[in-house]
Amino acid sequence: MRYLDVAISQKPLLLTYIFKESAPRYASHSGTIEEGTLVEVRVKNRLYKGYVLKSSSRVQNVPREKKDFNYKEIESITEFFLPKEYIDIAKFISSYYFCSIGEALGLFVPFKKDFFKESIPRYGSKATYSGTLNVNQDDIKLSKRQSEALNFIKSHQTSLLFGDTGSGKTEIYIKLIYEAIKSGKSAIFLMPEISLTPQMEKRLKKYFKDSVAVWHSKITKKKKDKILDDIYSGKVKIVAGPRSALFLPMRDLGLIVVDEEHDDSYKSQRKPRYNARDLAIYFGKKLNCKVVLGSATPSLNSYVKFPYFRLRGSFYEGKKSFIWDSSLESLPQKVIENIKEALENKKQAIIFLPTRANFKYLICSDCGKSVKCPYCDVSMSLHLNKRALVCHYCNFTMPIIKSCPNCDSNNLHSFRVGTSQIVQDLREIFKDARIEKFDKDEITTINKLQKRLKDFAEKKIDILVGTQMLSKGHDYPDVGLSVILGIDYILNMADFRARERAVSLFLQIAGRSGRKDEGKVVVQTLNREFFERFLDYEDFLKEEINYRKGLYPPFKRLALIIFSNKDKDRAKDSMESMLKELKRFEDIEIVGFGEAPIFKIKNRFRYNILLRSDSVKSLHQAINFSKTKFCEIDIDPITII
DNA sequence: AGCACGCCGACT
DNA sequence: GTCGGCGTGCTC
Repeated sequence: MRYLDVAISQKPLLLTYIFKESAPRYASHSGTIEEGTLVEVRVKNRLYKGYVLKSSSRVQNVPREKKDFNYKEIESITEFFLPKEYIDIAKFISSYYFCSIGEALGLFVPFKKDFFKESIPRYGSKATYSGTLNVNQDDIKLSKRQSEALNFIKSHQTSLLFGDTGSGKTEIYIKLIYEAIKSGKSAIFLMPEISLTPQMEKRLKKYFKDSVAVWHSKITKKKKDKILDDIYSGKVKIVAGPRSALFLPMRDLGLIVVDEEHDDSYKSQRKPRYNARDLAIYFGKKLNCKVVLGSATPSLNSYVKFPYFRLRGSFYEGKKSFIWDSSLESLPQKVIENIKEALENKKQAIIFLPTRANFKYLICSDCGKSVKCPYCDVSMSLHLNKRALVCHYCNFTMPIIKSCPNCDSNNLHSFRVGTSQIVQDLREIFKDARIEKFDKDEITTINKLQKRLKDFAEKKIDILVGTQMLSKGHDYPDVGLSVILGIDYILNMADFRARERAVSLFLQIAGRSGRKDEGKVVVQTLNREFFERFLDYEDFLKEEINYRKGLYPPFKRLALIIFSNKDKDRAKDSMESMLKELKRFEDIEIVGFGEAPIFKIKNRFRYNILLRSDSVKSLHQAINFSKTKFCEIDIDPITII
């Protein structure tokens, strides 16, 4: 009889079960259960899946008084498992990001045992892929500079491909994947969002046919099972997708590509709050595979930490003219003039602004208060097409009110224009132009996204107005004008990465225009000198190093402790008691504490503590000894909300 | 995490 | 008197 420590997948439970080798129900089994095996167990009479972490003839780590505990038997043994290296990665995730081992293991899709082998094949054993690879290496043509980049990447375990928009990063990725596959290995291609998968899928399929599969949370169960079958059989050797694709059971992983590595979407904002880009780097070390981070505007973090290769822009880059506008109008005259010119020249335009809806605020001119969500500490956004006020944090919706809820005056005015309003205003001005919206409200499915991008590519749309979604690496073949509005809101956010986010966004959107011939960029900002200095992103990175040194990542490590509770005092008390404990640790610094920037979300009151240290180990130690109730820990936070 | 048990406030 | 709020503890 064996005692098995089983971590329940996706649950904070680690329980002990027994396994009787001789029991008839396991007759088909070899008689032992190896660590890493996925088993089914009963918890309170319900079936759960869990991984065997330890198998022993004696009970482990159980207090004396529990010695006679009536352990349950394992329900069944599955044909799935996680290799030891992956169990170790899960243990790392659980300790690094403060989640249970079960929650960390639950991120992974298990491997399947080989029917023809008796024992679990060790990770790293020679691959037995059967499918043929339908690709001709001659199809992948690289320029001299691209070849140099390729060789640079090949000579480093982890490296950064700092490649401007249109510099041909994707061809390099394809070449790297090709070489990994040729040597019998598999590859993972990460991108920040589901919305980017269709375009990349098309490009990858052109070379790798059905050896490549796209994986994300919106794929149907049936399709997922098919893809997994193909991964298990070795037919699929390349998977592409957002964060979750990192956790697929790829045998003999040879390469991880992290495209658009600067993107905030790589950081999960739910428990476990991992960063898929950082984990990819960790995977690379533990699984001994190559990792390539790619971006036109790399994170300062990666720029400082990894050897990088700079791939300059294509031939047409540089033929860009910038027009600066310091007006505070929602639709500056210079913008209208340039759109007019673009339309006359049959050129397409994209217009970025960081705000959805018609207006972000409804403010009373008499008492000065804005109309707030009853459940959150934020203003209600005005959505005219929905005829409603909507909270962008909890989705609470109410009719548009005519009088101030605070002082009953009828003097309500809207402020801070959003995408819907810009679309409406432009349609008034340019009656014949085809103007569409490109934001979270409009683009709710991948189909709608593909349709809109297709229409834009086929020139059925003249002007596309959108939020951050516009900047995310979609291919717009023939844009002659990029308009950037409201970028100062992003630059002025109280966050150590506000500058990085603003400059990167600015260059990403500016980079969308003029890919075929000369392009114009109109920027509304009161910080012209700031943005103008950083037309080459590397100039920004070099300067930002000085600003962050001794204060912020990557030179210091941060941990954000978020306390949240319906009861204001409970959240506050919990924060205060943890604060008291934390003060005992000399190798960490309490940067700040108190009410969170958004004090109430979904009727829960929020308090924060921000910690800083030279080493992440010190942060871990201090938190482990100080942790109190109602708190969630965010290691390496990317935004301090 | 979920779920049960148990202890204090407002009401059919 | 109960109903239900959520605080605590247990799951093997």
